[in-house]
Amino acid sequence: MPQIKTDKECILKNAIHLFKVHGYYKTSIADISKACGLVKGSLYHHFKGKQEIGLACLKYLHSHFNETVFIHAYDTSLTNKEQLHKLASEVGGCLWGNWALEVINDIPEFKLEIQACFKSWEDAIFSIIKSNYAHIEAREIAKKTIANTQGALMMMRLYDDTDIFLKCIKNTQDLLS
Amino acid sequence: MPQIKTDKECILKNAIHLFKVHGYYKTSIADISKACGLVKGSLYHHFKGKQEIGLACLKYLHSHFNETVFIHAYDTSLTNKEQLHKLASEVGGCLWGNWALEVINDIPEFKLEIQACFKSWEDAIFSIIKSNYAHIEAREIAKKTIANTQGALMMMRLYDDTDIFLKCIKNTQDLLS
Amino acid sequence: MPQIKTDKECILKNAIHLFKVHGYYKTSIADISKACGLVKGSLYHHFKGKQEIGLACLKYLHSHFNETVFIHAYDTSLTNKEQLHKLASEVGGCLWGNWALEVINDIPEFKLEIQACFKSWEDAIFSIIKSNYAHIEAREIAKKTIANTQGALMMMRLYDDTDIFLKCIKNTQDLLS
Amino acid sequence: MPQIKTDKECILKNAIHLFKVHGYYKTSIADISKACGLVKGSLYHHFKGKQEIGLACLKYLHSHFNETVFIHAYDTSLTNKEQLHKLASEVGGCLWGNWALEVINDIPEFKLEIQACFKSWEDAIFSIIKSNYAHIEAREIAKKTIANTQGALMMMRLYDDTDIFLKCIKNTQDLLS
DNA sequence: TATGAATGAGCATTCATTCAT
DNA sequence: TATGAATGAATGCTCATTCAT
Repeated sequence: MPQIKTDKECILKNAIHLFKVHGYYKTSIADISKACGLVKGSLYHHFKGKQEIGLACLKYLHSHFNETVFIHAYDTSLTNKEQLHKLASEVGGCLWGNWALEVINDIPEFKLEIQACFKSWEDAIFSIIKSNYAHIEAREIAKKTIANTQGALMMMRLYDDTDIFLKCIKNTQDLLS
Repeated sequence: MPQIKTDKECILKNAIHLFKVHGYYKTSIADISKACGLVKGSLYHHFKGKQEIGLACLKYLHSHFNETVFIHAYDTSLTNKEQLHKLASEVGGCLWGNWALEVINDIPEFKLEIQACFKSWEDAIFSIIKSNYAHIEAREIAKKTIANTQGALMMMRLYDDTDIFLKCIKNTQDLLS
Repeated sequence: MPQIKTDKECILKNAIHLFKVHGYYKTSIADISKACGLVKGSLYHHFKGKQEIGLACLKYLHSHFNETVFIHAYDTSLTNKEQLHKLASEVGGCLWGNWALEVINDIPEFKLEIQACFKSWEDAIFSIIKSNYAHIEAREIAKKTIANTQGALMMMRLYDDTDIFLKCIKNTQDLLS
Repeated sequence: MPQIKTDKECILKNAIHLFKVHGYYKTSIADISKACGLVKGSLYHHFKGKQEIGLACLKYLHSHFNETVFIHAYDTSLTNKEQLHKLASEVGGCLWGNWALEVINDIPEFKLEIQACFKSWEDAIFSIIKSNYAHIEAREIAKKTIANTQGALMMMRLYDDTDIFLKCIKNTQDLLS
């Protein structure tokens, strides 16, 4: 694996963490650089600018979730209930929701990528539950599940309490019972 | 009502609108002033600073929702179903969720006020449904309803589509059917 | 005269001096501010940005030359020779030539304004000599006179020697002898 | 001719072109490198820094003009008029004038080299016309010719019009008629 | 010789805040 | 109360230069 990829990945991981904690605007290039042990200007060897970093974070998270979470939905060695359980329990901590609301009206590229992330998520849920529901209903349930999960994540962060999120997961699992 | 109060209210209304569209950090004092037909420095005759404006917005919204929305929960001239319907259908457009995620780790005062807002909302729902559910269950349902609504609002903004929010309202109303 | 105009004029005078000595790119906003006894950011109360300052300098010089130098060309109390003498001897130190070459390919607005400056100059010379030459010839002579003067100013700066510029003035005056 | 010389020459040619179009400060090391198909840091194997590149450009142009243009002045197989014609018509596009004005007060080494360039040019003209004029007068005419040519080149660039430059060449040729 | 990551200084610009008028 | 000039810190970004590989 080339050095450059590791570096970019390191930057993205630090950036993602900072964006998650402080949001997009409150996280400065200097903050990200410092977290990487770099000087402000050095980041620009890896990314053209802040917006590119932000977009790269979203794409990184998207493919990361595709490869490590949503993939369970297509793992035929699991039962549908197991698939849904894995999906629900590993989806916490995504920052799409945050960004969805913070930059939604100012950076269209982010908006589109966030929509794409949610689409992958929705497709995964749909794939799991489609045999238990009518096509249209399954779609709507998938959408609603994501919305409910985002709401629960919001509350989890607001109250520093995982309880409501755990209950949400449980509700999701009940979709197949 | 004195002139000053109207001015403050005008400022808050403009600020709330801008915060809702662009978020807290992306909205500058200059933006708010301009929207009020004022000059940047003039805002400081009404508020000590940006943080005070932000907090005042939250408090303004809180009492506004208390007086015009949550109050329905205690209106004995309505049936429970009517109460719930009014509550659910008028709660759209609150910006607490946005702020919850954007400033949650940086401005504790905001966090507390946002929690207070949600508490009033929760109490209102609880009050409506408490006769239909066990005490603890009613609390949890109230919390979940708010979370789901926030998630639906997020999706509504992300997709510029009210559909999922309307479905969420419907689900809420079904709590009493 | 309002305070603001004096301020703007002061800034422009300082900026013009710095631009003349160090050129457009080598002169920073910080340099201009310091020369005005201001802090870097304060300049932005008076001008939107560096480019606006640059353009304002050109426009200021243009009207300044119009009012104090080119105007002699239309002063009927002077003979043509006197008009030409005044014009030629007071035109030194303009910085249009510098900018013409430095920013010509990068800032079109500057290019247009510089052309306008030269046009006013050309019109002034043309007005003075038009009775001594055929129309077309007078135009060409005016153009050539400006070009020669710019060349002489360049040499004056390069050699820190006014001699060649003085000789150029003399040549110009001979247009009417 | 060794590889290294070609490389240096290639770099200089690209640098000269960029300096001519965008000026010294607006042309970055990265721009020059990219034009050469190199990476920014690689240029430093050939030159110590930007200033050395700039000076090398001037020296390169100086010797280039010496060898291909000014040399005509000393070509005894040509008549004086032919010599002057060749000189005048091939001198376009030199960038000394640009730099003269842009860096004159900031980089003394450039100033000296530019003066040297003009001196070679002046000597060439002087050599051609010295038999037609008194010694001192010939010197002055040579100086003036260069100044006029620089002025004409400035106008040519400002108006994207070669007309005034062509007329200037014609005037120069008339020195010997 | 070539690369590309790293640096540190600098730049134009923004912004929340202050304050004299 | 309103203004608008001023401030100082911070922001995103550029650039010439260095250096290990």
